[in-house]
Amino acid sequence: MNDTYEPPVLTVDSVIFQLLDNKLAVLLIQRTNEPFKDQWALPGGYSAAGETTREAMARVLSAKAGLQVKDLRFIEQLYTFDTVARDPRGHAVSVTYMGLSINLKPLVSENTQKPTFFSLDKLPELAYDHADIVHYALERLRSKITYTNAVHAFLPTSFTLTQLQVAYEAILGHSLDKRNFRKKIGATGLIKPTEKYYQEGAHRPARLYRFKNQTPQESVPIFG
Amino acid sequence: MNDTYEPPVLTVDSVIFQLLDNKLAVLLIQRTNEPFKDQWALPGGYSAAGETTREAMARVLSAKAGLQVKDLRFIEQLYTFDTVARDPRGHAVSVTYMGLSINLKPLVSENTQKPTFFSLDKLPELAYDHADIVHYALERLRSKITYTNAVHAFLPTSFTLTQLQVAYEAILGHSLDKRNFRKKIGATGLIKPTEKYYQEGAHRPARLYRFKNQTPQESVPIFG
DNA sequence: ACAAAAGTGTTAAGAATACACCCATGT
DNA sequence: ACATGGGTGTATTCTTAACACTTTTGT
Repeated sequence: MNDTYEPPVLTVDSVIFQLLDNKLAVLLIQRTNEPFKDQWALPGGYSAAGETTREAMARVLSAKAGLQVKDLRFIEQLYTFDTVARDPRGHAVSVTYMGLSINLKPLVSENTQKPTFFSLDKLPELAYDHADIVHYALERLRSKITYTNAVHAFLPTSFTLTQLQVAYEAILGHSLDKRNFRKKIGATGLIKPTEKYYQEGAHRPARLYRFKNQTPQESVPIFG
Repeated sequence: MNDTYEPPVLTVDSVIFQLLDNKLAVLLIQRTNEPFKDQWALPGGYSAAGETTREAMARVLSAKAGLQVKDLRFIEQLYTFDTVARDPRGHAVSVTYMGLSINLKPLVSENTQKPTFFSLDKLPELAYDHADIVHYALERLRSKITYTNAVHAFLPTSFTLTQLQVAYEAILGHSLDKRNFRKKIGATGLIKPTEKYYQEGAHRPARLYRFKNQTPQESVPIFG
């Protein structure tokens, strides 16, 4: 390495998913500056020397969306994009992350950039190559929930089997057979029944279940 | 973004695999500078502004190992590591790539850094967190060959079914049943028979096959 | 004729799919 | 009593896994 070394600009972009109204939704902010001024985009920003890209992601999420990274129940690095010229000053490299959680309430104020969760089937046009990044994240998520306990991030600590199935269906984008679903989810050993029931409406109460682990766990493949 | 922005140091590291002597082997170089002077490491180096990380990878491979990236038959980005302090000057971010090919001959000269292919079961101690990176790459490779045509990168354009099976076994690290292997590989539709045979030794000649596509293709999962 | 690798099919077990009725509750 | 979502089992098809002998060639 010589003394004239100039590193490229490094940025981070986050794809934050949660379920809203039984649909998968992604967090977007509205840009306040050029390029793509006023367009919707993933929350992202610069990563500086002396912080990890995860730390940069935390800082950016807090600044642009008023969300704390500690409220995310699953975080995973996705991919590093470096083909798009995102900054007029030249070549930029963007490390992307996927975050999953429940009950996220982005803070809309004059300090943030109109952070809003959009249902995946009603996405606005996105800045940069962010539509590609969302697509990539969705593929990863779909694949991830078929061999890990990653859905746990979308559900309360205890939940009914119907809630769990609805979560899978929202993410996978198609419906599942109730009996086969219960058979397979039981076979994974990822969840356990509790002694509690959830009563709502004029019908039989539903047994509540929990995930045995909140930390990432592998399992046998489930649900094509 | 303000004027005091300082990007972190950006590096690339490559995990280059090929089969040698029916075993999976990885390319290492011997470091000539501190830190980890004289230790074996993955070929890596700085990525500068104005080049993509792929271009940086090509430059570094050529400089340190005398290999041309156009001779790689499969390249894929793996993961971006940014937790290891690899440079005394501070925090560094490393984008890693996996490359696969056949008949790679690294150039050992005074300009390169003793580039050598090591069988995976005889790896020396590696600098930095490079053992982790190799392990990560191996997992990715094992998974990749079970649902894509990625093995094609390790084989000549036409090959026998036994050669193909030996390649799978070398990568997966365990042996496979010959009849079941042929049944499954046939079912993927990834390969097609040619009219040629390969004669070697005092036994029945083996039919030669080709991959239908050299470009990345998905298929049904094969070979646990 | 023998040695050496190529080639080929069947059976059994397990996994995936399709499918319909009874249960517990509130009104 | 009825409406609503919760809960359960079986039969069929498909997939996987285990396993051994015949074929073609060179010497």
